[in-house]
Amino acid sequence: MPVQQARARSRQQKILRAAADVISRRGYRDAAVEEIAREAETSKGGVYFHFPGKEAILLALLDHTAGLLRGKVEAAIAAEADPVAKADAALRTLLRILAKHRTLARVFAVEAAGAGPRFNARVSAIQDEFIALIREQLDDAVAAGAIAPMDTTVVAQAWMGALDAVLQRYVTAGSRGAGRRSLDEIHDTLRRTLLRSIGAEPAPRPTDNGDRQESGDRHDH
Amino acid sequence: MPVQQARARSRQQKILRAAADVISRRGYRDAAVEEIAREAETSKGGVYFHFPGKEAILLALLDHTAGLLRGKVEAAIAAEADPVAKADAALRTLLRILAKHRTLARVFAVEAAGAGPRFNARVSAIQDEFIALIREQLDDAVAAGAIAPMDTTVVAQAWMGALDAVLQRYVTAGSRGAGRRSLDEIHDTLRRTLLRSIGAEPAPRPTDNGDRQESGDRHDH
Amino acid sequence: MPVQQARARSRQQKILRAAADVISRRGYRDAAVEEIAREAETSKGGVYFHFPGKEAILLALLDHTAGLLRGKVEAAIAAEADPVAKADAALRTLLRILAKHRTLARVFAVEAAGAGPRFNARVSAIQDEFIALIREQLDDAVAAGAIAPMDTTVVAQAWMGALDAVLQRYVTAGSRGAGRRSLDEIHDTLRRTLLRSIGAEPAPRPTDNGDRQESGDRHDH
Amino acid sequence: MPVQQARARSRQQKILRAAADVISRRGYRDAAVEEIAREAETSKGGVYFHFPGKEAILLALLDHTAGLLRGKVEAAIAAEADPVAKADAALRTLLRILAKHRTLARVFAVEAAGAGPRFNARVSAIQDEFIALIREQLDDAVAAGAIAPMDTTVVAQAWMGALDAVLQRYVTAGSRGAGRRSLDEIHDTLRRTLLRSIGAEPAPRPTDNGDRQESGDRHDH
DNA sequence: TATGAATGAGCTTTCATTCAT
DNA sequence: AATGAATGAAAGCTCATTCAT
Repeated sequence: MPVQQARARSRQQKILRAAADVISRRGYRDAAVEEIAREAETSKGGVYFHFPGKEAILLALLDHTAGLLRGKVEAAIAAEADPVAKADAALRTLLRILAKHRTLARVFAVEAAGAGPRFNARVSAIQDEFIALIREQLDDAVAAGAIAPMDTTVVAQAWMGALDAVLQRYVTAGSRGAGRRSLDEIHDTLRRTLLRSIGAEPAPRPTDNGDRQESGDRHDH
Repeated sequence: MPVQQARARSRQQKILRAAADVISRRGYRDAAVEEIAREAETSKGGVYFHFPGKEAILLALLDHTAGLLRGKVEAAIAAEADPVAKADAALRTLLRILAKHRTLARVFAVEAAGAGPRFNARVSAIQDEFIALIREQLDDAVAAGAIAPMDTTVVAQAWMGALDAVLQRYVTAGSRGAGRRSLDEIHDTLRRTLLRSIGAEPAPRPTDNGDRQESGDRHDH
Repeated sequence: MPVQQARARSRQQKILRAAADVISRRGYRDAAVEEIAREAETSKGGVYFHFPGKEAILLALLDHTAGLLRGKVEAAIAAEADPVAKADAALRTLLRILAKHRTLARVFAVEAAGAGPRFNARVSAIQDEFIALIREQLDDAVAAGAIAPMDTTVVAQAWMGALDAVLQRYVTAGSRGAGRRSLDEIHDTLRRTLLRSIGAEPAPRPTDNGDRQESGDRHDH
Repeated sequence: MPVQQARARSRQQKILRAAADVISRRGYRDAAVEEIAREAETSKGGVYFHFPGKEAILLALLDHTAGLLRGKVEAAIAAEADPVAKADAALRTLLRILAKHRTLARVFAVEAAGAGPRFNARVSAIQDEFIALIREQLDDAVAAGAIAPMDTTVVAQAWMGALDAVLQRYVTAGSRGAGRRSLDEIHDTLRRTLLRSIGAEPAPRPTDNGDRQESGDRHDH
């Protein structure tokens, strides 16, 4: 009965999407399953048919998103040849995708923190994966002699943190006030800063062969 | 009656301290007022006599801590003459104090996030103060010609984020495994990286005129 | 189409059997229709096709089982001529059959109790039938002058209760510990005691013309 | 603060009483904590302040009642000298008290059965205590040569079961119909039957120095 | 000031039942 | 006949907050 299975899968997607919305609006602890259900156009029971519990929803959301994200980042890295350019690409891709899907970014970076130690651990683990990804590029760059030796673990952490902080402020800020920067401006400053931080004189802006809309939200999956 | 007032203040301190402990242990949403009261050696009613509600406790905790921290950072900045050294000093002081008081660091950086939008705003505001502090130093350095012009707002955000991420991992990690670095090593890598990121060739390790115990926790206030 | 009807009946049997198993395992209130369906190798919808609701399953199970049981007890009674022997036979048959089908015994004697007033009434009614069966034998024995006059209603209740209690402990006990008695030993003590209780000096053990395996469970219907 | 403690204790009693009422009315699984709270003139939260959960209420009720009961039965036994009279006294006391407090009897004998395996175990354990009490008297009687040797364990089970069954029917029956017997009549038949079952020719009715009202319910504790 | 019993709104979760497929 | 996704009422439980003592 592929019809039912298809329906089930699409329902799950709908619930995940709804959960992302509600959680980013209310925060995890105030995101009632009832409201998630309403937003997904189903019922509380429906949610519990597809997920064993509230925790599982956020966990699934986390894993789902992280998987997508990692895939894209790895693809972006693979598309570059130069070690430094690879690091640069990882950074650029993270920044762009997270900025594109502000809802997810909030959930990912902010809201999950309040969901208890279990989630902190999971979020940390996921962030660690990305840190590891960055570190590998840095290690390669060191091995290739492109940059000087350094404690790449700490540096990768610092990069990830820098990206996170800048992004969070970009995402949270809304369009308030004068100092509002475009994503491109932010990206530009950030990559210059970070590349310089490892002693790699920032190359001119890479010919960017991707979409660069600052764009909206929705339809994350 | 100043005696009573003094007693009241010390009770409040006790409650704040207890709250910091309980929240860092359980997370904000699972930190029951009951447990905070017990830890502060008073009763639920006692807590509610001194604070109008649970939210107010964390808010007060945040402000109290931020005030202390800002004072120390400003003092450290004032003690340096060179613009780049000032930025360096801000960084160093933050790192050292937060590392010293791991409990507070967790509450500050991690747990508050789950306490709802109100807290996120407050934490952001506080972090913004520190970002502003860093940015001012960077601006001065630019004005003094010590470093090249740049978007100091974004760079300051990046610094703060980098510090946060590195610190959080240091604090969370426990003493697990091989890759464990001392705080000094972390500090060293981080300041090199960040100073290089603004094009300031890192000076040799500053003659450190402060305490540098990696030390324990407790008695934060 | 008698073929379809036969199929339907066998499905119903399968469901009843599954219900007996699940209820004896989980207790009535925790016996989910879902699990009964799974055990009967059908689906929730399937169960609801054959029975109007969960209550109806247990009710049908009760009636079905009681019918079988009553038939056997009546046959055993009919096979004896002497009034006291008839009473003895009723007792012996109940003990043997219930012991043989421990699953049913549990459902019958223990689990049904928690299923609400409706079930208590039904179980009581069924037990009353057996009590009536015993009482009739006692009445006949009194009429035949084999035993002295007595309040046979109360005595029959007492017999049934005694049998229930002894049986329940036999069934529940598992094979734990030293005091474990064989079913034959239990039967022997019980019939001596009960016969003596009506002033009928227990005859020597009847030549037993039936199976007496202590045996297993399953395939009750 | 003995005032508060006294209040707390009386509240607990009130809740236990209310629970007994509601459970005997609705059965365990349909006895909502909400309704118990209402009946005890408090709130759900109030109930949970005094008991850790719904289970705990019934467990406490069971233990509380069993304790009272055992005390009285033991006292009744101690008041008799003759071994057979002791067994008789145990029986008589159980019958009288349980009949007096019909509500408790229902909870004790019937409703607890549906509360899950945990309760079945507890109820069984409690019944076992009373069975042990009866058995001890029987053993003493055997040792004293007052009755012939027998499997006193099984006989005690049978006695308890007989008492249970008779009592349950008495309690459940209400005052329906013609066959309604007084408690005295029931007691008389039962003791005759049981004493005869161990070969002890029933003595004439003991001069009964206690209350024998068939009486009502309430105020059990 | 302090206590802790009490409140009650609100949460997550379960599950008998329904019904489109 | 059968499936299993969907429903929604109802339950147990938590906890910030209040208030009589």
